[in-house]
Amino acid sequence: MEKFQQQYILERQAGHLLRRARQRHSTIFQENIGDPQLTPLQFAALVKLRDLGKVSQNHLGRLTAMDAATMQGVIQRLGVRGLIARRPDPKDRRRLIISLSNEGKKTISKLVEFAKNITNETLAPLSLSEKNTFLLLLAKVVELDTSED
Amino acid sequence: MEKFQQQYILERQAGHLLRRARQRHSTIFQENIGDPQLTPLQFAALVKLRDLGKVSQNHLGRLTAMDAATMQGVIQRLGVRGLIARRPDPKDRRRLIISLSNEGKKTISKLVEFAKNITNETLAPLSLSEKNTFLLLLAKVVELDTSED
DNA sequence: CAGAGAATATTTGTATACAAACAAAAAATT
DNA sequence: AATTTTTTGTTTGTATACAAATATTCTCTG
Repeated sequence: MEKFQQQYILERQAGHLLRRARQRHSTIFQENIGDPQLTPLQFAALVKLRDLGKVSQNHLGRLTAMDAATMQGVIQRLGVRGLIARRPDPKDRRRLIISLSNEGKKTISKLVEFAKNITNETLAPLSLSEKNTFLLLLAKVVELDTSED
Repeated sequence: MEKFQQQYILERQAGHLLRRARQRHSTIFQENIGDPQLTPLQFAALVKLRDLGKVSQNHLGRLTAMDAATMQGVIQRLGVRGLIARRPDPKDRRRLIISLSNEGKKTISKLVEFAKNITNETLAPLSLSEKNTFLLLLAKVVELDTSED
């Protein structure tokens, strides 16, 4: 009497599927964002800066789910492109306060319009109600991170 | 009479959520796979080699959704660790045939047992039926790639 | 207030990710 | 058969991703 051996199929694993879904999104993002230089992470940082005005670099990293080292690179490249301004915080000399430059403001308000369709395109294989379900479950998968650990 | 301005909320975008979900998976993978050196991509390559025996490097890349340059690096590192063997294909001298070494076979059959729980852990915030729905929709999002373009 | 501990930003090193350019070899076309 | 096209693998360059180590500054505790 043998036990059924549970098989391991790569194509059914969450990690593999999430990776492929992100590849799909990445391609669609690049095709639709309207600025070939701008990456998803750089765009995310600009969006958050638009929403909040001024934020410290590390804090911006937490808001966009980037660790300090990754954030450093993203801010560096956005700075080179002149889309953001960086100034030391007088009240806390460890901190670097990041904000949008005027060009950054113009850029993000223009690109957000292109960005609005990208989620929809990424999920195009799904029906409208499936898209909603999917986004809900996806949010649930990542949202509970704070309550654990 | 103004039109309602559709807002853009980073936390509701598929790309951002997919990225965070993959971070979550990555952490859980690393904690559970039982081999601190082995990455998700390296593991995926080993699984496919276990399933198929011998495959050319590029073909393995297609099966695991890695482009040629990424595959090259992964194979390189698996080779250094002695988990795979590489030999030129006599019938097609462009091709490099990849297969598991004996140690690779031992490694993958041991690690697969640890891997079986990782998808479940990654989706732990979801109920059982939600997990099934989520995996189904996620597969649907990426599966249709072949029919488009 | 002094010392311990925590937070901020930077740097280094390794591993994806992928575009682009390349050389070699095979396949398709004329 | 000769030319063109495609496929395979490598290399280079840029951009995430993140662990780990470091310097500076702030906060907390005794």
